[in-house]
Amino acid sequence: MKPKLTLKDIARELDVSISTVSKALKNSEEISTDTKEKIQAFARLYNYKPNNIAISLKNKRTKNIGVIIPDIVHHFFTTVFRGIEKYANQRGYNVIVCISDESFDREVINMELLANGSIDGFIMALSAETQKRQDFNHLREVTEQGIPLVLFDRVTDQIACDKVIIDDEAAGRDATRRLLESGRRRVALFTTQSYLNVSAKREVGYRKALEAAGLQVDPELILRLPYQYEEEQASEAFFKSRKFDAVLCVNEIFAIRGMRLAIKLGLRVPEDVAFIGFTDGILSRYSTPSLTTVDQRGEAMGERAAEMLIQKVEDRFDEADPTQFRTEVIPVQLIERESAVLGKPTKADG
Amino acid sequence: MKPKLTLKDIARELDVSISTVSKALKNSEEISTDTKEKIQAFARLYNYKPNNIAISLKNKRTKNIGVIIPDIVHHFFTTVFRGIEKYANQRGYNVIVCISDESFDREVINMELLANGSIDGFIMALSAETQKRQDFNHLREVTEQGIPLVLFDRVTDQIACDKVIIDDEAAGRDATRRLLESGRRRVALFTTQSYLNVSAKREVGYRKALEAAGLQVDPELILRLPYQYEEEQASEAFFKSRKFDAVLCVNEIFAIRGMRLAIKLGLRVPEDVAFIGFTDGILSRYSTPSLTTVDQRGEAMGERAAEMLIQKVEDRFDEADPTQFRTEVIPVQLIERESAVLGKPTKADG
DNA sequence: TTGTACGCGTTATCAT
DNA sequence: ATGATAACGCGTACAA
Repeated sequence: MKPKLTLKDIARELDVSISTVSKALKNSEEISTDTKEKIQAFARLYNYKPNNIAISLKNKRTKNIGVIIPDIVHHFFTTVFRGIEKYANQRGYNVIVCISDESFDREVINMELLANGSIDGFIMALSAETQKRQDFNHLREVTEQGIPLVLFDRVTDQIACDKVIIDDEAAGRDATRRLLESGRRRVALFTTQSYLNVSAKREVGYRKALEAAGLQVDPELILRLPYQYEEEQASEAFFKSRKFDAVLCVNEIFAIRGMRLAIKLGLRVPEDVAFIGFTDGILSRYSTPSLTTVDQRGEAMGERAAEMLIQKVEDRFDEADPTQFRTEVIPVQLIERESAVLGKPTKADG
Repeated sequence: MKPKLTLKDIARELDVSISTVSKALKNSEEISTDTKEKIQAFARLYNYKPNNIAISLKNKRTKNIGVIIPDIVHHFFTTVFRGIEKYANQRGYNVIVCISDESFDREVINMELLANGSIDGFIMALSAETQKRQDFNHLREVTEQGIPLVLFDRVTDQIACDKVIIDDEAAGRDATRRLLESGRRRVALFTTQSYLNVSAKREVGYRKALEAAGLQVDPELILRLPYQYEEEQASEAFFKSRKFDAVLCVNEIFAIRGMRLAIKLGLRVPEDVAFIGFTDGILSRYSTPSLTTVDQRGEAMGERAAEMLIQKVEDRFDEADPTQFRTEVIPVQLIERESAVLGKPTKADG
């Protein structure tokens, strides 16, 4: 077991000073060709690699970025994470992930831990609990320290920082409109019970689309489910007591479970009921029937978030002026598959 | 924008020495109650938090663990990651993830980068390319430096380190046996083309089960697909030219796609063809019909791997003797759903 | 009870 | 061309 070689080790072996070694390894002009070659050869031979931690301490930058997400099993976050990791890695940054598990406390603890020097900046999506309590002090503390922060998907107006989102309202509206245009008349909504920004916005879009088509919003057609629901009673009762010919679901799992239940109850998809979901995950692609869905462009969001963050990090390092904060809207895309057959869109929305 | 407070700052403000501050904040007996209270109050007021990097440098331990996985979109790795993160976090460790994307080079680069002080130990599953080339020098280098390493799922005999695996051969054998016991006679195998250890072992199990039942292995019934295949021609041809009443698939996606195709070709699942897959992901649970599958216990594997790693890390830190390496076999579980109806198992295998 | 000095590994500045 | 010194932030053995 050979411990890591340090500059000091090399200096001792070669009987020169530490700073000579340091300079030689950076090919400094100050050092004679002879000694440089000798030192470099030795370093190569024994596979010298500088210690990241020491460099971090010296430079006050870690080349790590902290990612805090509510959940990794949800496919959407996985793809965002993939986008972040891909871009960051390409730029020489590593990614430290913490999963808040939708818990406010875990979000705060992890954030404070990482903020103490472990990372150069944060990328995060707020936990459900955080959105519920509307308590953003931990974010504020971090930004006040000058640590760059990029929020994605689950964001808040309360914090001034870069943001990457999709236009959830427009996406909800367009999906609903497309259902109406394809001849559906009673469109139900399966959404979450809770305080998720994104769900709320999609619901607004849903309502607007109905109103724009001159239809009443029937509260009876809105089903609010627990975020991670497992039993099917609520939805089964819903199916049996209401008539509708289409469903907009705020996520993929609600859609898949809905379809499954519909089929079990003897309905045909999409003939009797059409389904549109959110999140283009593996479930959407591989389900039977496959799911027509709003692609949230997770990987693109992740890449863009990482790009924005790294730019801020390097600006700060180069003492560039703190350019203003931007909110980037990633265009979504409706992917048509089997669960809802749509015509061509009649008009483009913004 | 207020930069982080350091011990030095506090010392200056309170006109004491740095070490007094340091000791006071650790409640050392050496310091008078007066000064301790004064210093602690000040630190609390201005929210002093020690700098992780400085502590890492001093202690030669980072409280970070490096995780290198081939892919995060594959649900199995996601769940393992979740298990790792959960346990590590609980023990006060953070997780740095790198995705090798099945590439040997990316695996090597990331590993070397992290090995230079950024982490206290590694948890990883080998990339497909690494398994193909059978080149493990990067792993050897790391273990020779005394950095603890735990391999999971995709492991190799070539490296002496802790390992966490499932018994893939037994799992393949048992699944096949159960199909045979339920009356199936011609069991096909959908496996990967390549050099994945796990696929190979599952195939061995498949063969043994057939032989144990006195059946010939028919090479015609083995379909080898590219790892991330997207077209369905190969499998469609396979379906049309062969007769079989059951399929064992080495992963979830192969199974889902296979079922989909079978249904498209007019077969009933499970009546005409039964399917068993590997990996109990969301696809298995939510597909129609839902998939009977071998649960690889990803989260359990992750937790166990993290536990083994952290133990080695702390042993090393406490200069405990390097206890021998262990290979832990996580018991798998056959989850029966709709795609294959099995009877009770007749005998337990080891 | 408090402070000084040193070390962790590196780099940058200033002497020699 | 080379080396000594200080600094990054912290902890600790030792000195006062």
